[in-house]
This record gives sequence, C-alpha cells and structure tokens, in this order.
Amino acid sequence: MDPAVVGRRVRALREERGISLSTLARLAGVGKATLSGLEHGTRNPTLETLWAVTAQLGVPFTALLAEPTAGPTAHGTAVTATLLEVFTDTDATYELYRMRVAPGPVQLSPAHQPGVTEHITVFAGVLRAGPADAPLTAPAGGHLRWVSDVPHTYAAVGDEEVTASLLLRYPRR
Amino acid sequence: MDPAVVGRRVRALREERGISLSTLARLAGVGKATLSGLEHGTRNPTLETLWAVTAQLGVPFTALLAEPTAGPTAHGTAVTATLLEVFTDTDATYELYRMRVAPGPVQLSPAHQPGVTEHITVFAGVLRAGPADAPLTAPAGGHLRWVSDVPHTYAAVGDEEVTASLLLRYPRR
DNA sequence: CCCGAGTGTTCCGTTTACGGAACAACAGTG
DNA sequence: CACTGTTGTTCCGTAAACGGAACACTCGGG
Repeated sequence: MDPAVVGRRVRALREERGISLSTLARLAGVGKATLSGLEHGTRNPTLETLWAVTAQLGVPFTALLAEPTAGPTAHGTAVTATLLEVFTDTDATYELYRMRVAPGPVQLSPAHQPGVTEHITVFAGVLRAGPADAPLTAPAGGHLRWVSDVPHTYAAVGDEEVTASLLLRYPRR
Repeated sequence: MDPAVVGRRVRALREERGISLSTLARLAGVGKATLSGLEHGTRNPTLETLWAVTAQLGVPFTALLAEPTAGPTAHGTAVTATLLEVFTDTDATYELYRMRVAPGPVQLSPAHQPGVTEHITVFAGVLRAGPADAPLTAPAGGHLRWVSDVPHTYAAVGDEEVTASLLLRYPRR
C-alpha cells in the first residue's frame, strides 16, 4: 500500500470540506507536522493518528483505503473481486465483495461448501452468471442469487465491463 | 478507537486460520514482537504494519474496524446503517452500507437528489421498504431496488430484526 | 509600508514502534 | 533424560513518528 495514496485522499477530503491543514490538525489533536507529513506520504502514520484524522473528517477508514485493497483477487483473469467486509451473525458468516468482470472469456469457479449462497447486484454492464449448467443473466440494477455448491461461471455480456457487488453467505455448520 | 479491539480481532482471525503468531509474523514480514504487541493492544501499529498483517490474513481493514465505525449512523431509531465503503467510478459514486432495521414502527426517510437509486439485499428477516406510497417487500435473500428521489420507508415485517446491505448510487451530475 | 493572522513546510528533541535476539514453557522425539 | 523444534513473551538498540516551535509565505487593513 502506498502511503502517498492515503495522503492524497486525506488532502482531497480536507480541501473538499474547505478546512485548512492547521485547523484540521488542531481539531484532530495532532501536530501540524504530522498531518503535513501524512498528506505528503512521507510518513507512515499510526493507527491512532489515522483514526483521529478520519474521525474528524467524518470518514471511515474504508474510504481512504478503498480500491487498492489487495484482498484475495479472485481466481482468474476475467473476474476481480475485492473483499469489502466480513460479518458474522448467529447463523451465518457473510463476505461482501466488490466484483468486476472484464469482457472476454467465461470465468469458471469451483464449487463452494454445501449451503453457500451467492447474491450479486449488478451496477453496470450486463452479467451472465450462475451454475455452470444454467447461468442467469442480469442487466445493470439486476440481482442474481444461487446456491454455489456447484461449479459456477461469471461472464460479461457485451463489451462493457461489469461492476457488481457479490455477497457470499456461509451458513454456520 | 481502542487498539485492544483491533488486537483481539487480529488474534481471532489468526487463530481462526490455525496459523501461529511466529509464522504469521514471518509471512507478513514483521517482527514477532510487533505482532505480539499488536495483538495485546500494547502498541499503536503503523499503517504499514497493519497493512502487511491484514493482507496476509486476506482481510481488509474494514473487517478489523467494522462495527465501531462511528460512521453516519442513520436517520432514526429503527434503522441503523453503517457505511462500509465508498467507491467512485467514472459515472457514479456508490455508498455501501450494512443496514439493520429493528422491529417496530415504520421509519420514514426523506428524498435524495434526483437519480439516486437504492439497492437492498436482505440477509435476515423480512423487509418492507421503498417509496412511501408503494413500498415493496423482500424476505431473506431477496433484493429491492427503487429510485429514491421521493420519500421512502423502511420497516421490519414480523418481530425479527432485519439485516441487509444497502447500496446508494449517486449518478455523477 | 508595516503589521497581524492566516496559510503550509521544515527543524528538532522526545517518545515510541520497529525487528532481531534472548528467553521460558511446552511437545514430541530418540 | 537430553535434544530439537515449536509456542508466545520480553529485552533492547535503532529507526522513525510524534507534537511544539520556528520558519517563509500570502493576504487584507490601517
């Protein structure tokens, strides 16, 4: 992860709010040198520092560390999935991904454990996905859902890249 | 933010994967002392350190800093929404929330800007939501979508709390 | 022109997070 | 029993993140 990226975002968020470096430093309770160094990417900020600054900006960490999350980039070439969140409830564990499917060949994914379901919301493009023997199609705004304990496929229909959110539900065994 | 909380989660995630402190430290390229102190909450870890460890665990920061994210907890009493992610594409900005709707009175939410759409995936419970004059109903696993430039409502059907993911799409003006 | 109030950067002494090594405790050998 | 390989914790010198102060700079007034 590049600290310069984080720095640029902090600076952008600050200027977006029209607040000066000096005042943000004072509000967040950190030194001006610290904030300056942070925005320039010349420092390697502490959790405490980042927390203080982002809290003052009213922004979760996620907004700073969004897209370069080197999460488990998915299995193959066409599909890129970034793990956004994992939350555990009493009866299941959920993994929420942001997914991109590049136009091109169909992407085959192996089966998961029994009972696992996938929920996909398509935001842009047209996605054809689901069980390998009976895939479903959804346009932008559409939603797909299937039990993923069988091999399944992902493919972008047309030449537009597909953006979607993927939710995996693992029932508690 | 309490560093002890982060520490406990790191330890939980590590043990969940059945991997020892020593090996995780080696894999992540950090000192054992660093990781030990981090898990105990006696240190104030650096962005670089956190990044190395979470990347090795295959978990985004979000998973560590999940629920105490004092993000914009939603409008009223029945609905609690936590901002998980913000990502900006060329044509729109997305805000992804994890939403909980407590059983009880209907929650009314004011209209957003024109063109904003909401996408909801229900994970648990039964949700009745949508435009105030024509709400829709979705059970667990269901999906709702509507244009939210009119006042809209959220309500849990039955006495089970609703868990859902809410995605707001703001088209670029 | 000078002055005060603001901007953001740089300098610097103190604090502390860092990794390597040494450590005690335990497990499975021969 | 000793030996070897673990486990995680603690010690410690070094590197660096920290906040405060000093700095150069740009505005707007008197």
